[in-house]
Amino acid sequence: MSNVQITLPDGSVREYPKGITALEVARSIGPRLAAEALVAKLDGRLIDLSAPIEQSGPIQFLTPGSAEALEVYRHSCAHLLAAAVLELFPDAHPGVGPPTETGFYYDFYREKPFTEDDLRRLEAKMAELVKADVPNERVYFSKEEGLKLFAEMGEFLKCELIEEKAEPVFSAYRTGKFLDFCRGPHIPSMGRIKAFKLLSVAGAHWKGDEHSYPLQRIYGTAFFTQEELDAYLRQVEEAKKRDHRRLGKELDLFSIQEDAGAGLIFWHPKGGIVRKEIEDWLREELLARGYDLVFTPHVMRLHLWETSGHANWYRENMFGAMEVENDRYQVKPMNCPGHILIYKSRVRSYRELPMRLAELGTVYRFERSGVMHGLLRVRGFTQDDAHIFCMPEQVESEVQGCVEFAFAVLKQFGFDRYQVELSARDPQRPGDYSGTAEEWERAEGALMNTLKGMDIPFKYMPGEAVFYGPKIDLKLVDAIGRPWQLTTVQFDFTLPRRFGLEYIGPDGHSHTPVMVHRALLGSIERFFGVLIEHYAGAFPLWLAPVQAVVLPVSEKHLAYASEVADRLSTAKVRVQLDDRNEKLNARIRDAQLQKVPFMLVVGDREAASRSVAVRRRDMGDVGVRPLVEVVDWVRELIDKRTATW
RNA sequence: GCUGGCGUAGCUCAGCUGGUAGAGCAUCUGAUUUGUAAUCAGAGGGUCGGGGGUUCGAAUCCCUUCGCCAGCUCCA
Repeated sequence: MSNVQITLPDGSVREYPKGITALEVARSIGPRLAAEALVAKLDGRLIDLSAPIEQSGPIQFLTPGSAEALEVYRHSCAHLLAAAVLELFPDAHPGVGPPTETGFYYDFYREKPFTEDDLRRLEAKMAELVKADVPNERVYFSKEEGLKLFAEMGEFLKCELIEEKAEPVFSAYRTGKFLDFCRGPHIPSMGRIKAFKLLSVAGAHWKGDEHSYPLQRIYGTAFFTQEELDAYLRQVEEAKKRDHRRLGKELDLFSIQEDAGAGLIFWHPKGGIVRKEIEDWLREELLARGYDLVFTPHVMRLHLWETSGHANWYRENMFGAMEVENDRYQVKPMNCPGHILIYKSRVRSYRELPMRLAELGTVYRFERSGVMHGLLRVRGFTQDDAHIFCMPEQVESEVQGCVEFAFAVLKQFGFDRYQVELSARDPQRPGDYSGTAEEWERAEGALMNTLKGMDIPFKYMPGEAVFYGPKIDLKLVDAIGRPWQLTTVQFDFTLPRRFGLEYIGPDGHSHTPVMVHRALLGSIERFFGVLIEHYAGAFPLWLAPVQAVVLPVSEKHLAYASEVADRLSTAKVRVQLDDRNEKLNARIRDAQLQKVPFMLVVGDREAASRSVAVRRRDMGDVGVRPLVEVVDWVRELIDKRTATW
């Protein structure tokens, strides 16, 4: 019998008889490792602990704490769920059940919907299976044999999968009554699962195809310890508290009204102020970075959208055209044609390029009912849009300028983490794109060079490009770690040609310019929603709708309090005087709940010394300071526009 | 659009198997004159999302429509 040479993580090499299982190798290293290991990694490939080792290579044992082990663990937990479902609901047919970033799910076909109550029963059944330490047993079938078996069990979804994906001999895992067509690996037995919870049930479609079987998806999560699970559940709670829809109501920032229609935003005075501050900052930056500000109509003749191609490519997302004097007009879903018309309004020289036309352009897009979500997915929104018309040789530096601008946005609003994606065309489906292969290659190359030149790590996403050109997307990561896609920089060689754009080059001949579409905040609405959640409603001073509230201790101090408020107001501080007939405590509480940065308390002592007692929303009482000093101090802080306070 | 859940006062919610609505907060009025996270009392406020139906009778049952929530799909 031949041997295999196994390299341990410490670099030492041991020899074992061929066919030894990973678990036995672990045992030979130490009983504790064998007890803790969940799965093994041989030569970079994850394998079951029970898997026989047939060839030499480096081995590693993954124990609780490892991210890869957690994925396997959750995948096994999905199987545990399926096993419990088959015990309690024999009429359910399993679909697929993978781990996800935060847990796992399993899809089932079943006539009757699962209820909250069913989830609790399933959890109890799962706990039972964990307690019984039910093993996960790997078995092999030939394709025909397996198909026959799953067909006999009535698992028509599994049969479809096997039909499509199975190798001639495929693996399956058995957990109690549940048998799954599955590549694995899995943890050895369910007794290893320490903490899990079923979270929700929601609809899904078989293979993501909305015309296919409707399935019910049970979501759950699992962690190595109860503490980690509890921490996760707390984090979910925290995210709920930050929900911009809830905070938008509580802080009176915006509303969405059934009377007006879904996906349409009403900015209330307090939200309006935040928006104004954001826009002011943005316009200053745009001008400083060589953009020109333009305004274009909201409704334009439909034929423009035919020229641009939107009427064809984008029809499903456009509001219906309206009939006007024997012509048809279209509410704009995009700003590009408007900016193009400005470019086209006269002959352009290469000396004018790059021409950067920026507009806070409000667009309307028809989103399918059911996809709207607060401020984050709406039917009417304002893009901080710009179109850069330039010569081909200017593209890289323009794209770089956009990316640098995007980083300035991140910094200004206190986001310190981000992810970058480069979306390219899908080489399998050349027909989905407009433009020639050479143009695409050149454009993708330009974007990639720019990112590489700037030393920015990015993810390459083939098949994610839009029809008219490749793009760079920048996702920012908020205060509690969630990514949001806002910034997009898109290359376009289609529209300039469709609209016949030209510029006169140094050679005296006309050439076609290149166009770059870019939005940094994406849409003001979505950005506002992200910002609300990022700051949990506690906007930094420069953005805060109310920056200071003056609180007279009693009616006696009203005169001095209004003087304090006037002084601040004159210094253009957004200040409110809370002279309601309430206890000081109650008014402090209200200001605190409204997340007002400064609470200025004035009573006898302050009136006598012309000072104010300063309370900060984040630090509480910070002591008494002279009024004049406080006015200057607050004003200065506002002007700094710092991202965190 | 699809699957499931939901829609009761400005807000958050209660209202068992059908018998024409209730709490807390908010609002208003009065008392209280307040020193760093909720003073007390009284009052007003709802055609129970809209429309249709079943019934002697509907917030409650059925149909339909609009909207919201979770997810799917989609997201230029």
